[in-house]
Amino acid sequence: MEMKPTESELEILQIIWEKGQCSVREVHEVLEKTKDAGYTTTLKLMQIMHDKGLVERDTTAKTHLYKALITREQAQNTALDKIISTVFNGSSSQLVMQVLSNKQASKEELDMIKNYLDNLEKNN
Amino acid sequence: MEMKPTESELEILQIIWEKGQCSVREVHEVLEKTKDAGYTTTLKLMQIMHDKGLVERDTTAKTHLYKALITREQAQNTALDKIISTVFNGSSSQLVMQVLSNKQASKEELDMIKNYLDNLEKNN
DNA sequence: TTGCATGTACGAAAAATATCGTACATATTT
DNA sequence: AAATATGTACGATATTTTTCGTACATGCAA
Repeated sequence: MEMKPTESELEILQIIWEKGQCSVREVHEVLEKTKDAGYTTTLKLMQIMHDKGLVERDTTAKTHLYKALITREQAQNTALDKIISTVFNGSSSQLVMQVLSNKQASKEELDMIKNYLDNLEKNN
Repeated sequence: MEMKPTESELEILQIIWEKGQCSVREVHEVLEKTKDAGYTTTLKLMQIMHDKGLVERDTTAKTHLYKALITREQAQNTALDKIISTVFNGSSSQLVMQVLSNKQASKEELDMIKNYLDNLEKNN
């Protein structure tokens, strides 16, 4: 199947990834802070995600508990592929430089990235 | 106003950015290769983009010519902001490393990036 | 000048997403 | 036990995005 999450579904997945497992209410409480939609909206969205196979749930207790069925890494790669092809014209290194120049990283982060690069080259 | 382009609008912008300026037919011919939709669909989409202020057009000739009103860089940053917040949990350096590890860059690209990093640090 | 080919305009339908109301079940409090 | 709080189910509606059909204008070739 392998369906790609919509924008709202990603917001929800984000929260589930964070907590590992959670109820609709927990998700909704986080969502509420930044978004203005009712509880049943979140519920319905999560039910749809279940139908699509994006999450699984434990229904033994009254309050169902949801877990993600796709990893954050998978979603990251899907999202990256999309923007690399739609706005970066296929160039991933272009993307990297754009991020580095615009999303000011701290010195520590830059060093971490440099280390990372060195290791990459060593192993090739 | 500052409206953000939809998915289809981005596909079109991509083509316009590439050519600098173009007619609906030109856009449609490129689009057709990867997508299955009629000419009037592309036309309508470009008219909507015009209404939204994403493009401007020269209507002096019979065949109108379209130009982008937002730059590729703007769209890149909007797209980056979105995925950094929805799937990378706010961490841009995480994104960079993910790209570096998964979207295999050539040695030349890696060097280019390293240089870039060095310059960044020098100027800070 | 008739008849294509190539254009635009634009309303309306279709499809995809998101939101909500209401019904109903089960805990928990008073 | 009755009232209240909390939960799921799910159809209906709203909104957004995409697609298409049809009308109509104009350039160009036969």
